[in-house]
Amino acid sequence: MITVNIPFFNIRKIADSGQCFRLNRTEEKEWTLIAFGKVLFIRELPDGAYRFSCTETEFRAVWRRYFDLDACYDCYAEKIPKSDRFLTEAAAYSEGIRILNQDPWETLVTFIISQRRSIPAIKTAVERLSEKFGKPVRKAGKTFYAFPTPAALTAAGTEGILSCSVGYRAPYIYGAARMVLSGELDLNGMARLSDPELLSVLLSVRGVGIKVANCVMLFGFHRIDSFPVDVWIQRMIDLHYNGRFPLRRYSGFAGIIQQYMFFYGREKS
DNA sequence: TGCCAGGCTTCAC
DNA sequence: GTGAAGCATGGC
Repeated sequence: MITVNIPFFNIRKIADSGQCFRLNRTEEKEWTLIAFGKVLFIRELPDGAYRFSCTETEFRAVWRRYFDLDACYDCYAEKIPKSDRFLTEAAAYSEGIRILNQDPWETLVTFIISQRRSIPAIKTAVERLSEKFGKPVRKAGKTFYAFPTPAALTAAGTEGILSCSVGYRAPYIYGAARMVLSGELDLNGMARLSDPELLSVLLSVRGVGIKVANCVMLFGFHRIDSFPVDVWIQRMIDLHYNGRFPLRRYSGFAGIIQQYMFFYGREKS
């Protein structure tokens, strides 16, 4: 157990920001996260402090990067012109959200599942996949399940994957698992590609279009210039920018702006 | 019960 | 190159 005081960090907002599907509130002030085959309990304490159920070594080695704690998030909001009232409000409302460094494989599959589904439905499917094909992890007397590996999902086959309520996306997930297992899709090597190269490789996966590819870039490869446009973002752009968003103004960190728009837009609707 | 969900592929034209 | 149809299934 370690207690940390973290500025510009709000676990409630991160959990509800739609970028990850295995960070869930389990009590009034407690969240449970399953990532990288580990289980982490996060308790919110008074005055912006948090208690994490891990050693300091694990926190430094795994979670510090996962939660992007070395980045300066107050710097981003400063770059929004005050004349843009919508975005200024969105950024203020979203203070505490960080762009997570998630596992690229898990991000790829979960965002393939995300197409044309609500966030609760995505979470259900991800849990079913994990419970059925993921490795069990014991923590605090309970059993949790790691996200299944490409090998496990290849072994599961399209039929096995289909039994986890992923619908027509089952062959997409199976295909992606096979691509990774065969080495055709080298997720480790892809980390070295430029943004346009990475986008192009992701688009070569069947079932991955421009929106999902941008989500994988942003949430799985930490390419914070990626700007996924889904129905919510398009709605915000139509509503507040007459259909044309000044994307170039936020070059270099557009993904963070996108996340503020998504979170604020959804919570205020 | 019916509608919608962090879209993508396929097929006309 | 552009636009529209079709898609499986859970949650509200």
